[in-house]
Amino acid sequence: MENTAVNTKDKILDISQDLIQKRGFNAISFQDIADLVGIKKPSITHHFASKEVLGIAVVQRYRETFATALNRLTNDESVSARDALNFYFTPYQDLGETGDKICLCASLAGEFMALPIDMQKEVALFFNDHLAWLEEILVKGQKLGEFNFTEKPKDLAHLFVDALQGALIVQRATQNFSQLDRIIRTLTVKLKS
Amino acid sequence: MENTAVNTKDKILDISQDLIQKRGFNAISFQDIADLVGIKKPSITHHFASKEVLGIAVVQRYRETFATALNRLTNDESVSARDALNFYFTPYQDLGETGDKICLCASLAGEFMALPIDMQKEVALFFNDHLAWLEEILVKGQKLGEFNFTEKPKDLAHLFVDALQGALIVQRATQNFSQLDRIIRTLTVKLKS
DNA sequence: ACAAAACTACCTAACGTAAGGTAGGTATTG
DNA sequence: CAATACCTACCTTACGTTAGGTAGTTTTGT
Repeated sequence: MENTAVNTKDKILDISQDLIQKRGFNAISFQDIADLVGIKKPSITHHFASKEVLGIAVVQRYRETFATALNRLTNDESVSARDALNFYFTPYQDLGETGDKICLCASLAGEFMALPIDMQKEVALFFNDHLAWLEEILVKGQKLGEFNFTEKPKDLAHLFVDALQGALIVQRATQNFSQLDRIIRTLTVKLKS
Repeated sequence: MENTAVNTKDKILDISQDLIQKRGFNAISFQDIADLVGIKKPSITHHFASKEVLGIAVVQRYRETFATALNRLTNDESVSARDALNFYFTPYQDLGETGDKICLCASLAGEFMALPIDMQKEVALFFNDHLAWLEEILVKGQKLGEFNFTEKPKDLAHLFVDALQGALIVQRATQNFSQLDRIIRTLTVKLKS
């Protein structure tokens, strides 16, 4: 999904996303991006009119990639709720293994008030997408007898998103890289049927 | 604890902390701080030699304020584990009610890789302090029969910190301000004895 | 007791650097 | 030959920081 871009525009998107996940939106510059892409700074504006436009494109693509993947899981009748949930964890686990990256939208949410409004909107949509999807999966799993829990599905969905996002942030800061796996185990144990 | 500073140095610390909690460290400038304090930009360097030094002072004070308050709770025999835990939630609830502020260290952890090393160290200490304190309180509460849970205390401590920090971040982005209360309820229900 | 010295808390002015962005030119390619 | 994908050169603005100065207060020496 990354570093496989063939054209410059996608390379810019990939590298921008990578840098934001590491350092945040306000701490990166066109110069940083250009250096890594292998072009000169003003060439970025040829593909993206402004930093804000680039930022919006990065979040939009990120959100839509997730939305597509998650929708595919809910529409596929052959995928169990438990499998869908396990699949949901994999991007977080991949991020955890990098050691220096967190979820793009968590990074942006950390500097939320310093973001252009259109980026804020995309970040909000991302979280709402995930909350709604998780709630749906939990309800489905409960109905089919795959999960057994007493909490309200919406409450559990919030717990999942908040704990996963928080775990990535905290584990990067503390350099204790067993935290995400620990959280995933703690969360899933509650669903034992 | 805030806006009550009498001298300029503390005012700078207060306002810097407030701005970082809203916008992050890299998105604020000496100009922003000076305007709110009511002094000129270069006067800040009279009190803090550089932006890095100021940043370190802000996190250090934040971390120590928490450490002192938390240690007082564990040392006071008359405070039950449940009361101590409820007291632990209040700063998060206060932040949640602002609508535009998150935990200082969550904000800094979001842009962790773009932070001076000495600030990184302080942020790491903050989270480790909290994880250790929570684990201690959970063990104590379990021993005294106040709490009843099956998870390992360390696992629950991680869940608490990650979920609380995550909740503040996500709820500010989604503008759904019932999320923190929801998480606190979901977390504490698990401790029913 | 009191003047000299030193320190504190600001100020104005300006520096060098880097930011995002613009203008206009030059290859390359369908 | 026109569009695309870059480039060089440059602009404006803002950044953190430095230099040097000025009041007012505090400390010190005699």
